[in-house]
Amino acid sequence: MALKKLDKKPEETRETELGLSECLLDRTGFLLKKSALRIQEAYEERLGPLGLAAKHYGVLSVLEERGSITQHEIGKCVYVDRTTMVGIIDDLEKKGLVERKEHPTDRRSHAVYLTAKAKEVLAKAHHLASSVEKQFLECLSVKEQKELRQILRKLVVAHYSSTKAGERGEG
Amino acid sequence: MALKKLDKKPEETRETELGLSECLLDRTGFLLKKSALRIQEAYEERLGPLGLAAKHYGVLSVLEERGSITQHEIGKCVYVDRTTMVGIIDDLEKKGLVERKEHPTDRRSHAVYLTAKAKEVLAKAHHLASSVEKQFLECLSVKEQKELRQILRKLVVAHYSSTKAGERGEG
DNA sequence: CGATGATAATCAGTAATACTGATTATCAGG
DNA sequence: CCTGATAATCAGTATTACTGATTATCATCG
Repeated sequence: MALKKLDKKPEETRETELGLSECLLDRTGFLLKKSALRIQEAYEERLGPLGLAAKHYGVLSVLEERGSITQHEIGKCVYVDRTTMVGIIDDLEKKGLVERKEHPTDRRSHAVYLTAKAKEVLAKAHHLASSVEKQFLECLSVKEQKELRQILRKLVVAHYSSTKAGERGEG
Repeated sequence: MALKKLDKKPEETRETELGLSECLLDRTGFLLKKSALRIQEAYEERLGPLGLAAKHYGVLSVLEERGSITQHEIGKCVYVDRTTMVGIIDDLEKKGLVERKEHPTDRRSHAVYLTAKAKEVLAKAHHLASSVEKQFLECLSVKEQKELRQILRKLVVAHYSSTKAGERGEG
């Protein structure tokens, strides 16, 4: 806490006091990254006791929504690449939450199914996820929360559709 | 592209067609993470030719804004932990963009200074950063862009002030 | 029918990132 | 001067996801 500035005049002091940088707070990139990190942390923390990481929850949710689909399809939904999906499905299989069964029409593929146990776990996980988000967003008005979701959705849809997206996975 | 669903009826088809999952698109956590990843990619891509990664740009910006401060202080501004800062400052020093000088009052600390070269590079980098953001956000109205920034700022300030924040760095 | 090119899952190796913990030098307070 | 805290650093580790190669299978075309 010793020195603050060596050669700058002590003027503007807004959030800067908190150790935040005014110019970075104007960069959507910085803001997105930091808020994404924080909410993910909250997810990990709350889903942890259930034996799930956020990535597992994402995959289970997709399976619940779309029914049994292949690993490749799941990857496209959650934007995780094929090699990473192998590990995630391995994890979930070890936990007894999914099963790889043979695909009815394509023997190269695995049809991934949720187990009964997964359905129970998912119910709890959905609940936790909602509570994480509620808590994380509680500093916003309900209107802002809705706006945020809509705007982000627009961004994500725009940036994960055309392009090379769907081939890749980085998440 | 073979199977879509094995046991779900083919009804809802909105963004799902694009391989996106309806239920995840309702999770702010998922949306934040995916949009953060995409914009960071854009940053890396555009700053790359300048020899900078996004993390370097953040540090340089803070130094420009706050004047010479210690590594620890920089870390608190950009939320990067002390051990990681060592490497970032090493990088920047190698590139001739910053110098570690002795701190006027605390010999444990290093006072980190921008070089003249850094100031030139930063001018270009700011320009590129603005263009990255403009491009990334162009699918939104100007009003939405502003709302997004304000809302995110509120989130970041809320989640990086009290708490244990400032001790940590994950970004 | 048989060859060719594409696709699904997998594995091995690699790179990037950031953490924990220990170390050294230094500070601040009694 | 002794003690506890702090700044920077380093070594080791964990996480994460990538690239590229491999194997099995599919789909097409002649």
